[in-house]
Amino acid sequence: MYQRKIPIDYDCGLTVAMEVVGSKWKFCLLDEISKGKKRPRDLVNAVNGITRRVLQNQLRELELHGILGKTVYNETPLRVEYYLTESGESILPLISALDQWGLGFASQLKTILETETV
Amino acid sequence: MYQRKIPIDYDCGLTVAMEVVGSKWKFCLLDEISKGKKRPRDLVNAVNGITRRVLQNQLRELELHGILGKTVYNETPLRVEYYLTESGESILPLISALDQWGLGFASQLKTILETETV
DNA sequence: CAGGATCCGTCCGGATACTG
DNA sequence: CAGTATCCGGACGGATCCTG
Repeated sequence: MYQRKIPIDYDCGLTVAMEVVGSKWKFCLLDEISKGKKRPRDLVNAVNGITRRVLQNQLRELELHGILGKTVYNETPLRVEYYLTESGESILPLISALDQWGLGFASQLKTILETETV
Repeated sequence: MYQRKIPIDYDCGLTVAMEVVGSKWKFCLLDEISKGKKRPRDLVNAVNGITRRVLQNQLRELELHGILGKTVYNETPLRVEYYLTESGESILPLISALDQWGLGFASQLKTILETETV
């Protein structure tokens, strides 16, 4: 499994938070799953640009960290659904806030990037 | 410069937010700089584990995105100070919230990781 | 369909050296 | 001290195949 070079500083909330959700995809995934249980296939379709492999990794980490839970239905074809744990639910306000902030910042970012890139 | 495989969806706040602060280090850096103008050297010392090269990259991106500004003093040795722009200031509440959440989650994460890894 | 394993190219990041 | 450029090894991620 992934081996950290540096032990986590549990006294630094930001460090802890980054360890758990510090990735480009995780906020988006949690946002999607917050709308209702989701199958991996759904998530690949819903999240713009993520691949199955990366999705798998992100889901595994989120599950390991106790943010997500999953239900496995013994059907064929196999069906698996991911849902937010209590800890997962507790991040939702942050995601919502981040989303709001992003919307407010969008126009400024757009201007900057379009100007700079030429 | 960095070339995105997929164009940014400016209508998705989360995507925008992740584009700007979606990195393991940026929240920590902004948190530090929020305490007062900081020189690169200070930041390397303050942020646990970051190297000069990576710091340089992160600072450049944050500056490009209009989150940070810098002042260059014409002295020798050269002195440069980074500070938060208005946009940068507007993220502070989110960082604070994330920090709080992380502190609350720390004990749980600690338990999980210590149990799992063996 | 979910998810793990493998192969393999790419990119990231550490080390180092150089400039202003 | 700040910042850029170069070299280079290792980690990450895409493609693919296989199993339950």
